Amino acid sequence: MTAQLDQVFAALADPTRRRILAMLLEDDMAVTDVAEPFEMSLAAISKHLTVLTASGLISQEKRGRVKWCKLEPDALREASVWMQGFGQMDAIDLDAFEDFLKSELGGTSTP
Amino acid sequence: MTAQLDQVFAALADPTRRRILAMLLEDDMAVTDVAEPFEMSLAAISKHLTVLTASGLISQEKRGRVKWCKLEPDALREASVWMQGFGQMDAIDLDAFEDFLKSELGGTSTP
DNA sequence: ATGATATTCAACCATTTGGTTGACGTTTTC
DNA sequence: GAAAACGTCAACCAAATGGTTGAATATCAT
Repeated sequence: MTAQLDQVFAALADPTRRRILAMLLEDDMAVTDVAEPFEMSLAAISKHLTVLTASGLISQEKRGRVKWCKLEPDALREASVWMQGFGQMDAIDLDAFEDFLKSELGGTSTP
Repeated sequence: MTAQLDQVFAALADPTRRRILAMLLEDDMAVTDVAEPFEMSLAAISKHLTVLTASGLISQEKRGRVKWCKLEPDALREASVWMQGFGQMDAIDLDAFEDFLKSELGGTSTP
């Protein structure tokens, strides 16, 4: 419970890991490809991926000799929910939400 | 910029600090009072408060001999915005938002 | 079988983190 | 002015973090 939050926030606290998450947002990637744009060893990236996996923010699946990394955005939910406890309703970008909501509320939600 | 995000997420990664934030959500508090429910030294809490202040999540103001700690929920905004980049639109608790939005869209937003 | 590719493991290192204790500077109260 | 309350500072410590290199493992291609 609280330990999961610890891990998620700790994982997000590192800029390299956030950058990795941003990359995975576009597509699933192999470890080597994740490492490519960074100026650090493959082993270092491998460790970062371990941290991300432990936090639940990504998952890894080995197919053949390549291990695929996949974003798991659901893991952010817990963190988001925690943040919502802080009256940061208004901390959320309402402009961005407006669009989303107009389509959402007029959409598939309730008949 | 990215360093600020680092600090906010790192600050949130510690359960003691999250508990402190939750306490401050209810009311501003003096350092001694913040420390009271914890089973650790005042100095340790003082350090946690320094971390929280550096991250911008709280502010501290000394009046007389007592230093008041105040929640600064705006500091969460940057973190929230970052999270929004992750298509976690749907990671946000929509039930909670529905209520909020119904009043918001029918409210003061655009004439 | 050989060799190249993909990834991790192990040992190591420097720095940061979270905690302790005891002394110290301020402000208030008696 | 002396004593008490509020909070930080300094020195220390153990453990965790983020990185390195070199060897090891597993898979694929020739």
